[in-house]
Amino acid sequence: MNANLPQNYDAAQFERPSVTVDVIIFSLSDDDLKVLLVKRKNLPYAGMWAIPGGFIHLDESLEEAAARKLREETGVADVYMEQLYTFGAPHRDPRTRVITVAYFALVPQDSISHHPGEEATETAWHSVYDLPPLAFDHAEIVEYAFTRLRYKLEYTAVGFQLLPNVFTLSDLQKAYEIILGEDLDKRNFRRKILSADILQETGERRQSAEGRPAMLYRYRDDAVAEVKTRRLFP
Amino acid sequence: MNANLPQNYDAAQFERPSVTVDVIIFSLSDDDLKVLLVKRKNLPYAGMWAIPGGFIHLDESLEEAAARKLREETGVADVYMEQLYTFGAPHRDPRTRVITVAYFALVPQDSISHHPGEEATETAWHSVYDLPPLAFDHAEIVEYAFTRLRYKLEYTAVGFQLLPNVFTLSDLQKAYEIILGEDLDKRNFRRKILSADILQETGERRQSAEGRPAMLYRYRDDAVAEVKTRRLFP
DNA sequence: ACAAAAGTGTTGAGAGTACACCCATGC
DNA sequence: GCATGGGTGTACTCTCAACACTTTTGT
Repeated sequence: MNANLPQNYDAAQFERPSVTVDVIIFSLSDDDLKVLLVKRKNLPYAGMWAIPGGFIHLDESLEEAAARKLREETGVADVYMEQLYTFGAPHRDPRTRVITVAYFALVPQDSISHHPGEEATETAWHSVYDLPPLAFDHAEIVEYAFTRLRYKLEYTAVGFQLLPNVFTLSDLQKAYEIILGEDLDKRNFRRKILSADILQETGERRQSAEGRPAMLYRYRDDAVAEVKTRRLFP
Repeated sequence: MNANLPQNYDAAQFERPSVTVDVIIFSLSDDDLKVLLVKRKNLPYAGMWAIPGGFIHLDESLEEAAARKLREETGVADVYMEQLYTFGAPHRDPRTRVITVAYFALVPQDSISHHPGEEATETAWHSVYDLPPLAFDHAEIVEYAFTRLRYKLEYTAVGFQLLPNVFTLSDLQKAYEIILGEDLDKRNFRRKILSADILQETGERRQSAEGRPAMLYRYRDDAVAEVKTRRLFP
């Protein structure tokens, strides 16, 4: 890029697009995968739901901007977040050229301190399986994020990021089933997750309302969360 | 993002970063994986090598901007290209805030019409295994692109994109070996690539200087280039 | 006939997949 | 003692990975 900047770059007044970050915030609740949305107050798309986001400050990195947005909306820091994709179709915002760098975050429901309604802007969790119409190209962005999440779930151990610090294997399996949208075999699931060597027993058990108490596990943060892909070439 | 735009958005003069696209252009030649670099004429980093790139026009999409850059540098259109990542550390360009959306492209050597030296700017192919010092954070960007290319190669059939229209299985294996940096077993390679059902025989053979003539293949563009990943969960 | 590259099969090991019953607890 | 969820093992199949020789051509 910069190779072609003219020497008198600062003088040259290029027309610049606006740049925002949008953060797709996933969480699990009520046996469902939810996305945090905010209700727009202003035109365009006033009254419609949208992904939380905002302008990048000139002195912060993209990651910092995304983390700031996440904190503003949920009060949460230090959760799993990764850059998703950058969307920049010329008229995705009808007012002016806006390029948005999308991130997605996985937030354990129990870590959320800052619940919808505490802000001036109305926010709410919506099931990814039943989304309202979204402003701008946000439906496409959420779709993309959901696809990526599913894909990642299949070959990394990122699913823990949606659970509390300690959890049972049934909790974990449930999380995977909700996100992947299919039932998994309990024995195979357990064998595989345990042999992946990414969990450690806490030694505690959790007594639920009924049934046998379940062993509690914790994610080993020194664990390697990736699994080998099936290589096309040997 | 836009949810938080004030109504008087156009009036509000937000400070905007500059946005560029950078294109990491890979090609195979001389049994090596090469990247196209341009020599900077201006400060900063004058005389250093950099990834080709430039500003996004306000009326073109990110993909169009990347494709335009690719065309300007190589004369090539219609090759494999995908968005890589967006780099936006506050001071990656010492002059001002520049956010760059990086793409990478795979260009068959024989399709390049516009060779280095035909332009005002000096361009050259450099081995990814022996890169000169690069301007800005471009070393990091190339590294990231190379990692992604290797990774993609392992679970998709993207390697064809670096070869001419027709090629032999030995050509293809060689390409994989160059990029992955390891030798592959000929029998396993052939079995796997043929059983993936992504090639079709042309019926022609190619006679090289010596040895038995090799069958020529073509990539089936109706093929599904993805291979199942080894799922973490059954 | 020989040099050079193309082409071809088998086997043992490990992972994937499908499948059904006993266990610990609260009520 | 029964309802509820937790926890366990085995057999078959398929894929992976390692390995060496024959075939076709030009000189």
